[in-house]
Amino acid sequence: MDTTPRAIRSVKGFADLFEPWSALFTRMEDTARRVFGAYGYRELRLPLLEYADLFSRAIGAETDVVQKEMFTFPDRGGRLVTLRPEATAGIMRACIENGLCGRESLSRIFTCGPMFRYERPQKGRMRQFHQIDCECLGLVEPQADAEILLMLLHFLRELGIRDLVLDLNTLGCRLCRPAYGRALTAFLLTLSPEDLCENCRRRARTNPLRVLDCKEAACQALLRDAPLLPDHVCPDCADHFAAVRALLENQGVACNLNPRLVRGLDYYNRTAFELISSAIGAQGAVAGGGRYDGLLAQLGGPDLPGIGFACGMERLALLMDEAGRNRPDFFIAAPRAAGTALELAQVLREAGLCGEAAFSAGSLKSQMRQASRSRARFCLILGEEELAQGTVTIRDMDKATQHPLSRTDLPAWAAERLV
RNA sequence: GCGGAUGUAGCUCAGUUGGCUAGAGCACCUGGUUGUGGCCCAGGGGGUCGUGAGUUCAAGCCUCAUCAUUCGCCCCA
Repeated sequence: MDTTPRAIRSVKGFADLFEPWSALFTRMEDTARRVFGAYGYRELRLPLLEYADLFSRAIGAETDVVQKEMFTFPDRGGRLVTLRPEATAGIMRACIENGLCGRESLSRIFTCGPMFRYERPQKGRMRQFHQIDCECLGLVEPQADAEILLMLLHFLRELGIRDLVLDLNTLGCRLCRPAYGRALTAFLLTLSPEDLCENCRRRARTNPLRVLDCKEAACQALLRDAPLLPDHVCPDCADHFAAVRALLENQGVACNLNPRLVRGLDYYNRTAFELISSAIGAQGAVAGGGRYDGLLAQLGGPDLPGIGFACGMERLALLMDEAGRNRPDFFIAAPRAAGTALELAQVLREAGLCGEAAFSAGSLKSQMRQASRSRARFCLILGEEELAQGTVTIRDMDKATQHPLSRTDLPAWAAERLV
């Protein structure tokens, strides 16, 4: 009987993010704090776990996310809790609970961290994934829509990400969308069901709006004359949409008016947008968001409007250049003097340099190889002679020159390197 | 939830119609040379071929199952 323990593995869809991922994530978060901070956004750190009904109420009980993608389970007290599948609902809850959205106040908030959805993993889609999320509460004005989009584009520019397409649409409001839904359904009934693809036949009943963005060429041909949202929204929504477009155009933002853009979360209305990359596989939506007037009230808060977006950090990372790793200042090779190597390394670090010392047994040659691999600028050599004389040999790894140095002079040497 | 592909060394992969001790490159270790690292040379360690069963004289290769990974669909960031 084999008693060898099997190696334990990570949970499916949950990834370990080593470098370069971790470094790219840090850069994204730092950039977010700086750029969003310039627009008045404050950071909020949210819990990962919420009561399950927050999401069914906010996202919509009929959505795919709520129906089949949430990690929901009873806690030890028997209450249903959910690992958050998105951030907006939690931000709304936090603002209401802490009185941050009083009638006259305006809140601009961002957060970042892991989200959880039980989906089949593929490129650009993990079960634990990470988002940066911004929400602006309290402004109905189209300037708010334009500003948050400008901020998002600013942020991406700072990360060096270009060549994204901005899709823009209006989804109407709670007053005009039902009428549009009826018009679309009526149109779909005029088509013969056999001509639509299997997915669309189902969607025509369950979620007619979704039929609009089917990728099948045959379906798209049939839908050429379908009623479209921008032509059917109420005058208020139409004015709002026109104003947003004009503001973006004034700022030189090119966008692709996509009357078939629909979003899968029920709380969106009016402005909806997506930023899409064609360079990272099938899951090309890098950021998405829109307006959600009415959501706060629906969750028991004040009747304030809101607009926000989320961007997927893994997907952004796929578009970023890997940051070159910082080159260490030193490496200490000390084949028979690990203890001294440790001491000297501490001296150098406290003087402000970075680097490492070889502790493991190994020939000078193999430790020099390590020094070379570490890409350190200088190798400090502690061989037999140096140990006997209380010195250290400092070798410039690029120029292949070296000179001896008294150990007591190390702090001064380190200080020179800092300049 | 549905479909396709793939699991052979730490990594990237070869492995012909099943046939002796399973290979390469890179990486790693030891040594030589270089004034103590990079280049070069010599040597070396490391794989129960994802797992389990079946067919066969013989399975890395064929069959079935199972697990895992991956790319798509769906949906979303």
